[in-house]
Amino acid sequence: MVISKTCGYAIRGVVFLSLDQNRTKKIGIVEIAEELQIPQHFLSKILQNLVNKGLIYSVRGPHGGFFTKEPILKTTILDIVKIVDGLSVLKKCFLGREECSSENPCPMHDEFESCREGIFDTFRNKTIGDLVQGVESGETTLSGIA
Amino acid sequence: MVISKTCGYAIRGVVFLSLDQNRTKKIGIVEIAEELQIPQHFLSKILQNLVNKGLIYSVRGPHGGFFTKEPILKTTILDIVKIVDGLSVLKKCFLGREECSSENPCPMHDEFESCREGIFDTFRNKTIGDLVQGVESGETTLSGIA
DNA sequence: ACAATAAAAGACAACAGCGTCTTTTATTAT
DNA sequence: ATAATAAAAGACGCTGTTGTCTTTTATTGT
Ligand code: FES
Ligand code: FES
Repeated sequence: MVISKTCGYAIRGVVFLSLDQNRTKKIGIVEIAEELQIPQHFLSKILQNLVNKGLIYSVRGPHGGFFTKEPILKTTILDIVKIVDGLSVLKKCFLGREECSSENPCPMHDEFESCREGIFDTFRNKTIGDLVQGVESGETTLSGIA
Repeated sequence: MVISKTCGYAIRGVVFLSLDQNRTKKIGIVEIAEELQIPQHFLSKILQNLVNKGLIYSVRGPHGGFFTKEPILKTTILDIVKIVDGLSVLKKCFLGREECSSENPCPMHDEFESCREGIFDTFRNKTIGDLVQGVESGETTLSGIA
C-alpha cells in the first residue's frame, strides 16, 4: 500500500521488543513470530537485517534472543522505513511515470504531493516510543488477534 | 506506492484518449504507447480490459483504434482504480496485519486512516475531465518528457 | 570437553507485477 | 474475394516480494 509488508513486519517487531515488559529481556524468534502472527523464518531475516544495521540486538545460544536498548524509543518510523524499504518508495510518480517532478508534474501530482508530505511528516515525527505507548495503554494492538 | 503502475498507466491512457484533440478520433495503440512512453503491448492489455468493462471503446482493422465518448469526462479516478486494482488496495493494514480494523487498530491505524481518507476523497472527486483540463491548460503533462 | 540452544546464513519455492513476443480475429479498403 | 490493417488473445519470461526449509555458527550450562 505505502510501505512493504516486510517493513510493516519490521516496525511491529521492533515495537514488540520495545514494550516495557519486553525491553529488559531477550526474546526468541519463535515467541515473537507467534505473538505477532508473522512467518517465523521470514521475520527472523527481517530482524537480522535490523541487527546488522545496529538498530536492535541479538545473542545466540541458550537464553539468547532479540532485544532492544532504551534509545530505541527515540527511533522514528522513518529510520526503519529507510533501512527496510529505502526512501525511493516516497519519491515515485503516482501515475507511474519515470520520474516525479514538480517542474513537469503529472495530472495527479499536486493532489498526491500533499498526501505524500503528510505521510512523510508522520514517518519523521512518530517514534517507536509513541507506538509503544499506544500498545501499552491498550489503545492499539500488534497482533491483530484482539 | 498507492495504486499499481498498471493503474497509473490506465489513468494516463484514458486521459490521453479524452483530450479535446483526441476525443473525436480513434487512436492506435502504437501512437498512444509512444506518446505516453509506456510499453506498447502492456498498455494494449490494460486498455483492452477497460474496453471489456465498457469504460472506453475500440474498433479493429484499418483506421481502427481506441477512443472514448463524452461521458468519460464525468468518470472519476475511483472508477478506474476500482476496475484495475480493486478497492482492496485501500483497505489493507498499514503494518501488514491480516485485517485493518478500527475496533482493533494497529499502532499506525489512526494516522494512516486520515491519510487514507484523503486519498479516497481525491479518488472520489477527481474526474477524468479534471485531469484533462490540467493537461489542456498546459499545467500538467502525461508523458513525463517535458 | 560436550550437549543443548537459538540466532545466522543459505538455498529454494510460490506468487504477483511488469513486460515482451507471437498468433488469431475482426474490420476495412481494394 | 483478397489483402492490409489493427485490436484481441495467448504464451511466455523477468524480477522483486513473500515465505519455507535446512545447515551452520556462536553461546550457554553441565
Ligand atoms: S509527477 Fe506524478 S506524482 Fe509527481
Ligand atoms: S489496523 Fe493497521 S492500518 Fe488499520
